Formats: sequence, C-alpha cells, structure tokens
Amino acid sequence: MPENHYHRFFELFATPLRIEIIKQLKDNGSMNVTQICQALGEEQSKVSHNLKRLLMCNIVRVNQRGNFRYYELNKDTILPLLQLIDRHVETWCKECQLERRRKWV
Amino acid sequence: MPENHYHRFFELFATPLRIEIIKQLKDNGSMNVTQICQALGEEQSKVSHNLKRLLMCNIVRVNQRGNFRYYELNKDTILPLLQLIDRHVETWCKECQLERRRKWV
DNA sequence: CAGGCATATGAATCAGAAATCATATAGTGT
DNA sequence: ACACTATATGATTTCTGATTCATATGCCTG
Repeated sequence: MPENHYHRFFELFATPLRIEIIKQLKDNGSMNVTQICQALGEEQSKVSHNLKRLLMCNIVRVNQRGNFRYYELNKDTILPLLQLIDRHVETWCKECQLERRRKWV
Repeated sequence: MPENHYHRFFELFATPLRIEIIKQLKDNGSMNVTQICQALGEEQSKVSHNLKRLLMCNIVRVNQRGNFRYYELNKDTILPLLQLIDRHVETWCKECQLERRRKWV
C-alpha cells in the first residue's frame, strides 16, 4: 500500500457496524454470517457487504464448512491495533468529544 | 471513549487530506497553518477544518506564537500506530486492492 | 434434479462527512 | 483606533460510502 493509501485502511474501522462485527469475532472466535446477524440484530446482506470489506484487507479470514462460511478475526495484527487505540484514548481522550456528535465545537 | 466509539477515532485517519497533514507534521515537526497549506497546496479553511478534527482527539497539539498557530503531531501514540499499520499492510495487503477503488471486487 | 437454506452480489437510494465559500475573530504593528 | 495578516467558523453544496432491496449463486438433502 503506498503511504498515501493509509486512509483506505483506517476507513475499514471507521464504521460502527464493522467495529461491532470485529468485536463479535474477537469475543466469539469464529462465527458464520447468520450468527453474526443474529448477535447484532442486523440484516444479512448488510453484514455480508461489510464482511467483504473486512476480508479484502485480511482483517478477517473466512473458511467454508458446507453451507456456512465461518469468519474469524486476524488477531495477530488487529488485537494489538485495538489495544493501541485503547491506550491512546485512555490517556488523551478522557473528556474528548468523540461520543457527542451534535457538533464538533 | 466507550468501546462502541472506536470508529470515531479511526474516522480521523480515514481521509487522504488528514493523512497528508499528519505526514507533514511527522516529517517537519511543527508547522503553522499557512505552512501546511503551502506544503500541500490546499486551501486554508479546508486545512483548518481538518486540523480541528485532529485536535479534538489529541492527535495533534497546537501552540500559539503571535499571530501563528503551530501544530505538531502527538508522536507518542500516533507514530507507533502508523508503524503497526505499516506492518499489517506489509504482511497482509501486498496485493490487496486498497488502491484501486473502482470496485471492491 | 428439485427445493431449501446460507451467503453473495448489483443497482438504487440515502446519509453523513468533506469541500467550499463567505465571513468572523484575534493578534500585531502603526 | 485602523489596517493587515493568520486562522477559525458557519452554512451550503458536493461526494462518497453505507444501506436497502431484489436477485443470484452455491451447497446440501431428499
């Protein structure tokens, strides 16, 4: 990835649904699409579309068993990444306005 | 930041301009707005708007000298973060389609 | 091979964030 | 106080990516 495409990578983590999917996989190991849908109360095609994005850059892997496709997190790189963010946020974003979205005042 | 706001953080790195700004600050240490604008050939208000987003979550800091506001990167957390991404990309995204945006096939 | 799941895909629409542009604020030197 | 520069802000428009919905593909079982 040329340096100027960093943002494409971060983009993958920049939506709530994909983050939720990642959390599910982090907690539960390996899940098929239906399981993810149920766990999140989200629609199948929506989840599939988003899994595709995650798959694209090896944030998740997939392996098929019969009719099902089991997705799992690429923990090697993703877990440390999330940890790093946690640390930053812990130290620097204590009262930062990440949550309140009304306006970026 | 509650866990479910991760994406707000990543969002900050998910645009080419902000990445360019970050790279400038990484390379040049401390720059005022005009310098950044010139370095990137971008418009002032555009840059200011984006710096604001970065400032919000301590990705950059600012300190004022006279009429100028000098921005610098919060290297402690941001550099390791970028490094981590580099590693992931190096290992996993060698021939992944991050750059070609036509379609996510 | 037919029927039924599980999942993927494509096209159209929708939403939200970035760019734009006009204007405001704030510091500086006279 | 005035003119000037540097930067910030707000409102509007523009774009891009996410959602939606309809449909396709693929596997499995009788």
